[in-house]
Amino acid sequence: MNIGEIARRSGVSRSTVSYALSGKRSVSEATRQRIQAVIDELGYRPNAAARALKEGRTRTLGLVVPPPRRRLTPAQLEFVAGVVEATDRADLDLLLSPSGDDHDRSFERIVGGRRVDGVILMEIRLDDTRVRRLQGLRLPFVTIGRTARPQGMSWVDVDYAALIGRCVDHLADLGHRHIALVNRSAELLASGHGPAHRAKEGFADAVTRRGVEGVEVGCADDVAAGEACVQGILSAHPEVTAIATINEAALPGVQRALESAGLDVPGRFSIAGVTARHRAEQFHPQLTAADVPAVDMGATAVDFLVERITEPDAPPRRHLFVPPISLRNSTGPVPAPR
Amino acid sequence: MNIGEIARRSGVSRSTVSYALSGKRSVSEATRQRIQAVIDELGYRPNAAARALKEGRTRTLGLVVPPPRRRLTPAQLEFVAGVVEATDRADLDLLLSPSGDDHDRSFERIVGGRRVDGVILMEIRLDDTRVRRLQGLRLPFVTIGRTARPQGMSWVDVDYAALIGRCVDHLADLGHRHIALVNRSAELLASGHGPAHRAKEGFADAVTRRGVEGVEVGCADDVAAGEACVQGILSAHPEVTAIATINEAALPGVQRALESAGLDVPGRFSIAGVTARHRAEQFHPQLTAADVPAVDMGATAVDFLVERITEPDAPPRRHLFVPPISLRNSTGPVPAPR
DNA sequence: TTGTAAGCGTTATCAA
DNA sequence: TTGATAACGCTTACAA
Repeated sequence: MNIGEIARRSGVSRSTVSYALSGKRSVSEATRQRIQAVIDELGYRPNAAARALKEGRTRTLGLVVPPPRRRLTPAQLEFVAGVVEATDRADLDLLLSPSGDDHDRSFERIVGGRRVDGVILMEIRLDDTRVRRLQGLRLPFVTIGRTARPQGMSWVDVDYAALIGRCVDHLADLGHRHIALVNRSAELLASGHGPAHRAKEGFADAVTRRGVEGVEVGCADDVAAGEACVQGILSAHPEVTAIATINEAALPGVQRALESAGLDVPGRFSIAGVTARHRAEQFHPQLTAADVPAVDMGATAVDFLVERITEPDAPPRRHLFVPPISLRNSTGPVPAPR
Repeated sequence: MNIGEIARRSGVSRSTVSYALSGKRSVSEATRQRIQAVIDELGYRPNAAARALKEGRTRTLGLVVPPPRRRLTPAQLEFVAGVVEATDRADLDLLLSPSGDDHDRSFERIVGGRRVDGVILMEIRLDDTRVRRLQGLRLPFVTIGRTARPQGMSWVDVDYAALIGRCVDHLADLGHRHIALVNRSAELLASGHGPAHRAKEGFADAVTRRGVEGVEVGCADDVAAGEACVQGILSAHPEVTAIATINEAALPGVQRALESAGLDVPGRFSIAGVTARHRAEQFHPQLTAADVPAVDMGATAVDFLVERITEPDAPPRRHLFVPPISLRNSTGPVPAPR
């Protein structure tokens, strides 16, 4: 079933069928209807590969996701959801590439084989080899998160530094003088993970600015690590009365550790963070947090990417999201010292 | 950058380059190395669209997912993860199509435009229009879940009827005589949702077989519905001492309702279900449940699909998973009547 | 208003 | 061992 067959059965040339479909040339109403009838009868749809070959574009976007072996965080899931929806709204298709490190086969296939018109990258390192590869190929791309030198690229990101600063401000305003930062893991930090670095910096700045004591601890992205991490803080730094965190995956463990230590939240201990709304609401009690607008961010990334594809010479676009902190029930005044 | 350019620079014909790459014809070691050097230098990769056009296959699978507007359940997420990983292992690409209902634009693009060599469908209805469309197109597909008449098709599924039966058995063995089934929503049931139907049937069978009282209630896929649903059961049927459920998304609400009713689990109330392991372990106390092996199921679906693509005449494959019930801490002997 | 034909980048057949 | 060439299905410039 191809365009030639449709042409034959409608008694016209292939170009007329093509033009009837695209509307790029006027076709008499009579023949247009005849062609349409044949198309409907046979259920014809143009072959995407042939069209891509001829037009030099695939009408497809690529989304590079972290390998799903290790469960994605709620915010990551919402990035994906936002990208999926926005791509669909733009009538484009979406190719998924699970690629953690560089030189991933699937990444190379998609990107080198020109299977997509542009790529959305998430989980960006401060120095990211995939970014450099894409720049070398001159393939349009947008990052969710940003490198250390994001000039000249299109990206969306959350201002982790500012948000962690606001968490510290909020806690300090409530009288807390000893605050711990539960960051992402030390490995991630060492590998140049942007949010981990920027949270660390924002925390250090805020702590000096407010003249309070800060402890920063790394924590892997899982429940057990969260529990162990908080236990560690409580025993090594018993003076700490509040936590600020960007580690979504650890939150259930954090909660568990606080519960088993018998520390009532927010009566005896406070916690504030940066996380997807869903996670904040699942926390017990509900978590005071800056809600990462991840669905919006995914959709915005798609918008930016479409713009880079259709107008390669337009200046790059960027958006740094700074969502407000939603006051919920996990923060309260510092308890009177015993 | 195309094969002609590589040929020119290597001083050979395009066919020689093609054969050097595919190995389908012997090429002298000397020229092979010369060609490879040029390829490496220029970073050439064959254009996927041209290859797809010529070969008549895309090396791409399609995965039709429920629109992510409404958060996917843990089991659905694990299906996707399993499919993503297995597709990657098979060196194939994966095109994502968010399509709930029929006549979805993205579904039609992927399937009608022959963008994929085969399709994996999830959230199957007992009578599913997408399945019929795929059969009409003679496009290979595999379903996660199955229709009312799954003969002649390849599928993987979980035996919800049997598993809910086992939950009832387990609860009845513990002395419970009044058991409620928290099913998926009435709308889903009405629309012919397989698991909802099969859970309902399995529950009805088991309840008669064991001579206990059964109450079946529909419940939407969210926390609030779960809470309301359990409150309804407790007030309308105060004699109920145990719940069996397949509704993952409602579980946090179920837990909340039980807690606020002051019903200790498993001391005063028991609950068993069918859900992803992750969800079972998140429940408090950890949930006695048949753990849906969703990652395996996704991977198996990919295996079946690849087989249907490469050997269209081989008999269809199917696998009905019946995972054992993992005894955790949410079920106990029926409490003595007050 | 419509038709003819070139060309997109591959692979594979037929010749040499 | 290698090269020339047709063909995959489409879009579009050029003719009529």
